Amino acid sequence: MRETYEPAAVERDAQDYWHRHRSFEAREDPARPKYYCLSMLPYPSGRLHMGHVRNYTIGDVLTRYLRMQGYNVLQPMGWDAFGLPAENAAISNGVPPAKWTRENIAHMRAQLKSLGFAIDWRRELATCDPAYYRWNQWLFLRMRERGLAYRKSGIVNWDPVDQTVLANEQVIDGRGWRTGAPVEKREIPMYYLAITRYAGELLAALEELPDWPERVRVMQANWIGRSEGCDIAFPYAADTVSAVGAAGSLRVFTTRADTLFGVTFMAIAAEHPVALAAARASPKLAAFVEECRRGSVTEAELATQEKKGMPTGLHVLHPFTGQPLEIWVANYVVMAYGEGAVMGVPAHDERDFEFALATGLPVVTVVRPTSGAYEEVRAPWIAAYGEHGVTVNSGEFSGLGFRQAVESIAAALEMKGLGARRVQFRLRDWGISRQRYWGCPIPIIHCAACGEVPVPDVQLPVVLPEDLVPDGSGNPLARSPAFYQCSCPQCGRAARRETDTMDTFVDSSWYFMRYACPDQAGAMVDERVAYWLPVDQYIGGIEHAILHLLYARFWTKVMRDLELVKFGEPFTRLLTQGMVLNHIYSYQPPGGRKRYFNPADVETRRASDGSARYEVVTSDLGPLAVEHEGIGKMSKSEGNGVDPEGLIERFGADTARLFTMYASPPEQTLEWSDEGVQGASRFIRRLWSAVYEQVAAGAAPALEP
RNA sequence: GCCGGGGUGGCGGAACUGGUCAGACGCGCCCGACUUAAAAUCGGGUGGCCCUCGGGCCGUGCGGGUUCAAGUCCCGCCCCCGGCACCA
Repeated sequence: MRETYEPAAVERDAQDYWHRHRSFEAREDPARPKYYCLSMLPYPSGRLHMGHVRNYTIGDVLTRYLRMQGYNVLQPMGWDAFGLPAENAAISNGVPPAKWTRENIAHMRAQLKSLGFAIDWRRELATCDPAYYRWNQWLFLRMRERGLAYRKSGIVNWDPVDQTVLANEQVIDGRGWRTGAPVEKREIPMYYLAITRYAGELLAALEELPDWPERVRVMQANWIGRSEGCDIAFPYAADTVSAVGAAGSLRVFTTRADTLFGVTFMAIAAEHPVALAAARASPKLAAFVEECRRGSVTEAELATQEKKGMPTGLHVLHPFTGQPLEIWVANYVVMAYGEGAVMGVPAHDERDFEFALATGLPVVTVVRPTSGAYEEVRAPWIAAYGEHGVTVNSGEFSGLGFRQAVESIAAALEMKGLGARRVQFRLRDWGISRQRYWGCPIPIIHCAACGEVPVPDVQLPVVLPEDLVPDGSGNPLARSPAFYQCSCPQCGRAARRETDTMDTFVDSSWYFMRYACPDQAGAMVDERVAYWLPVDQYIGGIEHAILHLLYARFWTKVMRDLELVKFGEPFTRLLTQGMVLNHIYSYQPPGGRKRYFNPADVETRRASDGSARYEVVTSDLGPLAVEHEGIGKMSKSEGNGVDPEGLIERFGADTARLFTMYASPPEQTLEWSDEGVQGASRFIRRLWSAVYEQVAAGAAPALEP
């Protein structure tokens, strides 16, 4: 029997015991209340960081507490194993992403095990395993059968030098990360999932999630962005009819149909068909459309760029007055929202106002603007008529309040067949195609004769070859005949397999269901899912507040409608844990590049007045006085991370776990403190001393959790 | 730019739906006790400025406002963090 506390030995013994006794293996047991405690699965980046330790410790504490309360608790773990970092590692080291990923998983699994979490490791899964991702493919095909998955063109970042599609993250200041070449937009065919069909339900069901943080629900509601408005068709004038080659109308969506008589121009996106038609006739316009193609596709970039536009010389007719309105191509109009066209009402919309000012277009208003400030136009208007005002100079619709004006105008448009009231969502359909290697293959075959043909279910999974090495210039699958050469399942002739892979958010949209039945070879889910799901407590970072959580909610609703599961919301309670912070110390050599030093290497010297100096005693430059920059998120770039492995070796997992739990409430940021770690360590030591005393006195030690 | 969160002593952070006197609690610092000494521990003090030692004035990112009363409500702005649909 030991009499001094040696964390490594104690923890090894305990973990062995738990392993031998299968202490954390969860089995379906209708007699006991179940509890599904889930932490967001990690990306296998290589090493655990403190954020992981904190996340999983929170889940583990809850798991063990509820076990002791008599709940049948499931706490699983898995790996979000597809994604860009593996390709980046391949580019720099020449190692296949599969090898790199699996090695990382092995290392991180060992690190996680050393923390002694009450995880049922039998259920472990990695999203890059064909046994998992075949069901991504299977459900995709089911969605496609119902029109929930479809193909249309989408716009991506294009590196003209590497001839490759770039992720937004790979665009630095409008240039490709590897080539430095100015990024362009390019239109390519992609697969989409029709999440917008569920927009109304995704929004309404937020009300049924009282145990989600309010801010997450607000962010999701704003993201879905329901707005009530009106479709309005502006019939093409003769010039537009001849340019487009057919009669028709320019459709817009607006929430302010009441301002229809203040329209002074029409603005369309550069990718709009009318813009492309007009550009064919005008080299100047073609150049402008080309200019709009420069830069990345992110909303942040589109929203912050200077408003620019150019007239097409084409016109549409006002639906009531018949007055011609010129169509402009404008860089602030987004093709992806609404109809890719807006009616320009400078007096009632700040962006239209700025655009009109920049281009010299007229502003129809009661006040002549002189200063260029929108407030100058808006303020007297609101003062006179209130926020939404009263219609003036609007023909038969003059003198109406907002609601009444919209209703009357919409009714009149409907009579003319030129519009109707409609609900529009900001949410867009989910584009899942990625022109990348390390992801789940999209199970489609392109046949010259039959077109797009789904891979038959019996041929699933379409297995991703694991020996390719991406080099940064395009998708290696598209250069691998062994992968793309195939025969058409319908006509048997030679065909080409789709080489795009799925967005990794697909992988994480349902993994929590598969934990319930990881060994099920014949189906995506089975009756065990009905026992464990929905997840009772989900724990993860706030950075997933919108995309991951919204996609998982959508995917679950689709599975419900396919009668695969009976619930519509996957996560009953949500906890967003705070970040782990540490001090940031830097040294700025004269004329040199700023360097960061890890707080563990910094000594604090306090003067009698309480002021402090900070010093790195042993650096490669000798003793250095460093500057304290404050406290920030642990990050590689600021060199202020704490490696969990070293911490566990020195103090043991219990100290690491105790410190991360007691130093701050789970939702709040956690500030690293070596004194705090020492304190936690002392506490654990005292605890074990007491245990040893009991054992010495003849009591049996309790290792059952 | 848009959406969400935040900004309070040297530091982490309290303060219910506007209501005693902002700064609980903790850390740090200062003074004292114990000690040969130090650490540990215990007791006291600790927002800033001024002071005739009674107290006075200022103070919750900045500038306005509402109110008998504002950290809290309203208007405008600044800064930091997360997200903005191809990072995960």
